[in-house]
Order: sequence, then C-alpha cells, then structure tokens
Amino acid sequence: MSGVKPLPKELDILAIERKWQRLWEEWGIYRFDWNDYTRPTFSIDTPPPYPSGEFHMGNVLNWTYFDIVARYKRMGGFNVFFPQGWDCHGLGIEVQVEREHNIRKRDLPPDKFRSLCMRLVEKYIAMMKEGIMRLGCSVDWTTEYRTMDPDYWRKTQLSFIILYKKGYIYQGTHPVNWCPRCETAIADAEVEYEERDGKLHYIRFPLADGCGHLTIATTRPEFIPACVAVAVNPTDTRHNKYIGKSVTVPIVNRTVEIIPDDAVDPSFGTGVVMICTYGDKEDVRTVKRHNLPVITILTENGLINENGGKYKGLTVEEARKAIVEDLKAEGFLDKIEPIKQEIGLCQRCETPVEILERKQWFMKTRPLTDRVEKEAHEVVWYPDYMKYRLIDWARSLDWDWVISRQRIFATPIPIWYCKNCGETILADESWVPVDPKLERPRIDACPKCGHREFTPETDVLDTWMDSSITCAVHAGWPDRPDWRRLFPADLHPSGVDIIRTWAYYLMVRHLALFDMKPYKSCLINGMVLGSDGRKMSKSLKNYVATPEVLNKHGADAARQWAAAGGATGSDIPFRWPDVEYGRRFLTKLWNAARFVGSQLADYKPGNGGYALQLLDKWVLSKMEKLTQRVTEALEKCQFNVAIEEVRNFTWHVFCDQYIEAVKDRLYKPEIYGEAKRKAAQNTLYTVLYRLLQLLAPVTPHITEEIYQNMYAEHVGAKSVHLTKWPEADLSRIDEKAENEGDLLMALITEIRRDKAEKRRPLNAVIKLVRVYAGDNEKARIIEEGREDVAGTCKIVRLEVLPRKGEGRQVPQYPELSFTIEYG
RNA sequence: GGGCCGGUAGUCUAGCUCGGUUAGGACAUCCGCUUGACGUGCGGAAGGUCGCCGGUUCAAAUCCGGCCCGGCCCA
Repeated sequence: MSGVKPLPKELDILAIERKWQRLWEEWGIYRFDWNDYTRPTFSIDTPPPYPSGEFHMGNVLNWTYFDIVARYKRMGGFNVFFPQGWDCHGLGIEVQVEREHNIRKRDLPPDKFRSLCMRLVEKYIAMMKEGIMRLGCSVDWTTEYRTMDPDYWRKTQLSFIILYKKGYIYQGTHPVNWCPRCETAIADAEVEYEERDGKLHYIRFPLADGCGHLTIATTRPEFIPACVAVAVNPTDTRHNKYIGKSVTVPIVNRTVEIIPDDAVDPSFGTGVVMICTYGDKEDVRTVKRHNLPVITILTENGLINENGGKYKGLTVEEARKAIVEDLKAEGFLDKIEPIKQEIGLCQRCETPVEILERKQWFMKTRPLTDRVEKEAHEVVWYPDYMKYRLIDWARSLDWDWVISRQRIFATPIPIWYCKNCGETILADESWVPVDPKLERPRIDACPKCGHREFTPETDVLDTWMDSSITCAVHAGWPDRPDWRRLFPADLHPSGVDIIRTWAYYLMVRHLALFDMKPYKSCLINGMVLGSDGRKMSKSLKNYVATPEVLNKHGADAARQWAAAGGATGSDIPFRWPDVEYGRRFLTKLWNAARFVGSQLADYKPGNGGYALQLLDKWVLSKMEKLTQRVTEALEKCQFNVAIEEVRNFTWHVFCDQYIEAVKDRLYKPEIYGEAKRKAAQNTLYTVLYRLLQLLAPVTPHITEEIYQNMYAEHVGAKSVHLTKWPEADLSRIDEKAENEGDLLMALITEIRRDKAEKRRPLNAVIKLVRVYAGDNEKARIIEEGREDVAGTCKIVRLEVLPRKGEGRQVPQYPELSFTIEYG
C-alpha cells in the first residue's frame, strides 16, 4: 500500500456535494436491508411533507435533524429505515387549484378537478424532492410513496373499515367548525386563532312581562335571529332575580328564557349574554347543558338562510351591518365599544370559521385520552417537556375528531347508502381501494331491505386520516406479515407546531387500530425565525429561500446552521453569519486535511515504528474524550452540542495547537529523528480520521470527499457513512499527558503572546528563552516537550531551570515564568 | 385567564439536569502578522450587575419563592 495522496488545493464544495449525492444513490448505500436480521433496526417515521412546492428553511432544519440521527445510527451499526413519502391531499392544494384556474371546486366534474390537483402536486413533489436530495439526506428512495395514489387509499380506507368495525367511527349531527369559503367541516386542529379588533354591542332585550329590559353584550349581533336563550351567572346579584323569566328578542320578536349558567363571566360586558346557535364554542356547550333548541341561520357558504328572515341571502358582515342599523332605528342599541377578540380562522384560507351542524363522520378520540397521556409518558421526548404539548392538547379537546370533509381531493369514504331504506353499506376489506362515487358496492342487494340501488357517500376523509397511519404503513402494514418488526417506529420527528396534529393523530389512530403506541421517541424541532427574531415569512420581508442558501454555501454549511443554531426544540433564527461560519469551517477542515495529506506521502498506515511524544498523547487523549462527549450529545439529540464540540476541537485544538506544534518535527526529521516524525504522522492520520467520522452525520459531503481521497483504500469501507461509529479507546485516555500537554501549550501560548505584544511576527526567531519552571516536576515536563516548544516558537536556545525566577508569568501556572532575548 | 419556554458582553448562543474553574463560543469591534495547510487565515486585546427582588447555602447563572419583560400554545 502506498502513502496517502495529497488533496487538490481547490475545494469546490457544490460540485463535491452533487457528486456524492449522485454516487450514494447509485450505490444504494442508504437502502434498508429487509433480509438482514443480524443488525438491529432503527426506523424513522419521516413525516411525509405536504407538497407546498417549496423546501423551506424550516424543512431544512427538520430534515437535517433526523438525517443526522439516521447517519449516526447507521454508523452505530443499525439497519436504518429512512422512508420518504408525500402527504398530497388537502385543502391547500384545492385552494391553489381554484385560484390558479379561477374556478370553484363544483365547476368541474370531481375527477377532472382531482386530476388538476394531482398535476399540481406532482410538480410540487419534484421541487421538494430536489430540496431533500440537495440537502444530502440519506433517504431510502425505494420507499417513496404518495398518499394520493390508489395503493395508499387502500391503506387509509382499510384503516377506516377496521376502526368502523371496532366501533370508533360514527356518523352524527353535531356542531363542527366550518369554513364557509372552503365549504367544508374542519377539525379543531385546523383552526388558528388570531386577535382582531371587534366591537361589543350593548343591546336591550325587553322583559316579556313588560317591566323593563335586560341589556346583553355581544360581538355577534347578526346572530340575533338564532338567539335561543339569554344567560346570566346565578351568583350575579344584579341579574339572578330574572332567572326563569323571559325576554323578547328584538328584531325577531321571539320570547326566550333567562337561564342561569356558571360559565357567564359577570365582569364581561353587562354580565348578560345571549345564547345563539352557534356564535361560538361556548354557545355549543351551553345549548348542550340546557338542552336548548337549535336554529341554524347560516348556509354552507356562509350566507344567512331563511331562518334569518329578511336578512336571508346576506353575508355575515352584511347582516351584521343591517341588523345594527335596524336595532339603532328601533332604539334597542345602547352603545358599541371596541374590543380585542380572538377569532378562529381556517388554517388554509384564513376565512373566519363558523360553527354549523350537518351530518358528519367522527372518530371517537376522547375515550382514548387517558391512554394517550399514559403512552405519551412512555415516549422519549427530545426535549422532554414537549410531551406536555401533546397531553395538554389531548386533554383540551371537547369534541370528537370530525373526519369527513366536503371536498374532492382526498381519500373517499368507503361507504354507500341503500336508496330505499338508507342502510349504511361499509366496503369490505377486500374491495379497497374504492371510490364509491365511481363504483357500486359489490353486493347484489341491500342486506336489510333487498333494494338494489345505492347512493355513494360523497364526503371524503380528512387528510390527517391519510397521514396518521404512517408509522404502520412505513413498517409495511398491511402487506408485510413481519411489519411489527419496524413498529413502533424508533423515532417520530415533528415540528413544535404540529404536535397537536401529527403526533396526536398518530397516537390516537394507532392506539385505536393496534392498541399500541406508534413511536418510541419523538424529536421536536422549533420554528425557523427570520434574522429579526420574528417568524420567517414572505410578508415580513425576512424570508430566505433554501436554494439561495444552498447555492451560495452548500448543504454542509446549511446543515451546520441547522444543527448548531440552538438547542433542540427551540426556535432557531436564520442567520447568514452561521451559514458563513459553517462554510469557513469546511474550508478549514479541507485545508487541515490537505496539510495532513501533504505530510503523509511516505506514511503507511498501521506500520508502527514510531515513538509517541507528549503532545501526541495529549491530542490523542483529548480526541478520545471528544468522542465520548459527541457520542453522548448525539444519543440525546443535542445536535448543537455535538457539532460545537467537534468544530472547536478541530479548529482550535487540532489545527491551531497540535498541528502548529508538530510542524517542526515533521519538517526536520534529520534533527528530531524519523520515529518522532512518524509519531506525528500517525497522530495526524488518526485524529483526522476520527474527526471525519464524528463530523460525518452533520457534514456528510466533505467528510466523504476527504475519506475517499485519504482513507477509503486503507479503511476498506465503501463510504465514510458505512464505517463503524468510533467507540472511545479508553487506553488512550491519559490524564497525565493531558495535564502535561496543557502546561506545554500554556507556555507556547504565552511566548506567542509576548511576540504579539512586542509586535513581532509569529515566526520571529528567538535567540534565547530561559524558563523558570518553579520545580523539578515542571522542569521535567518542559524538558520532555522541549523540541516541540522550541520548534513551534522558533527558539534557538531553550534553557529550563527547575527553580522559581523572574520574567513573564504564565497565567495558569503562576510559579512558571520565562525571560526572552530576541535576536 | 391558564399552561409551557426563554431573558447571559453590541448581536446571537453554551453552561442550569447534579451549586464550587478566571461564565465558554460565534459574529461584529480594536491591535498586530503575507508564518513552508489555510488572509475564507494566524496571534493578541477589549467588551458581562448571568432580567429584578428575596430565600436556602461556607458558596447561586445554576436550587426555591415572588415579580417584570418577551415568545409560543390554549381558553
């Protein structure tokens, strides 16, 4: 075996990244090996992203996190399963298709509309896939799937059928969140809240007995036609005398009862509120508690219906204005006050959400809440406190999960109804995938009445019904008999913002389906903020697009930003200086490797014949301790700690201190001897390799490039990413060598400091340094390292005296001092 | 209103679990140096009441209590 070849001077990081991305894929080195039963498996529940068309910096953060885990685990000897899918369905795509083509979903036949959606999704997937690849993620692309494909429908529908049969799914008429623009029900998790300026209206409701009136306060006067009661707090002495009496609702002249309700806040408004069906979620609770009637006054597209009388056909805003005018004219309106109010908005289109009753499909989730809490405690969370996001959310839910949507681009609900008797026909497990709108059930006649005609369920499933079974689907369910080998997933990664959806829905669905938690650990990433500390968004003009970052500094630099930007789980601002620092580190590492390579032309790895010097032992010992710290940090998903440890060691301990200290030894074997030179060569070769391994999960491209040039032949592994993660060699941990080496480094540093203060170049030759070591022991240590000290500082004559003396003190060792005579 | 997270040099951040080095690092700033890997570099310097107030302790950035200010989630 020949010596090590030097690296080229130029580092074209972008070209290197493209090259290795291509070769890794060609070699298929990230494929999961289904036939390997020797290594333990490690499965990652990659969240299939919603194809927005943009692999944004938030995705970069997220994917960097779990790609680091994947690479670390792979090197740790695991058979890593790293799948990648696409969560295609949903309102977002529909809304975009409607905007792009200036149509509404009902303007086209459903399958035409659907194919427009699919075309858009395909375009977006291609763009995002490019982003994942350019980031250098070690995805097993043979696993790629799309939830909009019939094969995935099959799995979603199968899970629906199983849950139906287990009694988790029911159809019912309950109030649900409703987006009047999208014209569909949406779940609690899809409602976002925003504080807006509203108005509080004080309106007189005459008492039915004619003796005066009560003044109610409401932000939604347009709901007066739907008023079914007026409520006061029973402890409110101003109003509780009216409980049981009646008031006349203005405008509609309906008489409603005054009811007691603890939920009324006496300090809000007048302490008298009207209960409408439904102005907000509190109305829903009150109506249920008191068994009040329901008057629906909104149509599915948010207009006032016939129950609104003369206001029929108006929008909510128009109706509000009109009713306020009428109240004013009739003298019922006392005053209007400005107020801050939280209003619910549709997550996808930001339209204010209403509450409507309409027949919907639900999944029972609340009976599982205790179980969810128990299992959440069994999961290992990174960071730990994030488990409470899940638990608190689960506890806060007061409605079951509405899983039907009145949309098109989604998985169909596999249900028909008998045209005669209305019997619900559930698809058989063998029928799926099926679209009831295009196929009839595979039975001759209704089992109940014998009728032969059926109507399809036209509602479709919430997209979260697709994406909340990924842990099982990734593992191979329902097709692989051995799917429980990869279930539960070892790691579920999630953004802090989607714990309430993704982590939660995964948990309830898998518990309901398989009575088992879906993931063993949950890795949380924070949000990416703009450099101004606010959430990154295009409208705030603090937005940075991923391709701009990758084109400028490459994936390895961007990944360092993601890994080092902050503690795991915390929000991370995007900072160009961080990326630039990452880029400079790559250059530094490259140059260090280039230096090492240039010194190893005659070096044969593993040949021995060297005599390790104090500083060699010093750096090797520190390297082993570094290995322990990095391993420990990665085990705990503390990526920022891991990368900072390696970068600081590489830059400062290895490059600035060790390499500088052994240069003279390397250059002048005729003075110091070949064995000592070989010791430095061996140390350089060993430490650099270790650094490459420790860095490989974070900066996979540059470490591969250096590995392939300098180590592959000797080490034998096809890729640095297939080498075995280093275990610290305890026999090399040498406290004595570290302490003694620290003393030498302190002395060298202080001599350099003297040169800096005297305005002399660092390589200025010093005629004489006289060291007063303070005692025999320190004198011995300095004698042992005298060659490296003298060589590094360019000292012609180095005298070491064992006693205390005059001159410049070394701060860490006050009894140690020296005098300098420059030439 | 409730819950959670955070408040450390001009900026960002580590350390806090388990109290004890001179509170570590990056960027920016200042001074020097073209040193046979690297000026995308090297050496050096300056910059901190660790949010505020109390408590525990020989000892608090770290533990406890209260308060103030940001952020997030939920009512």
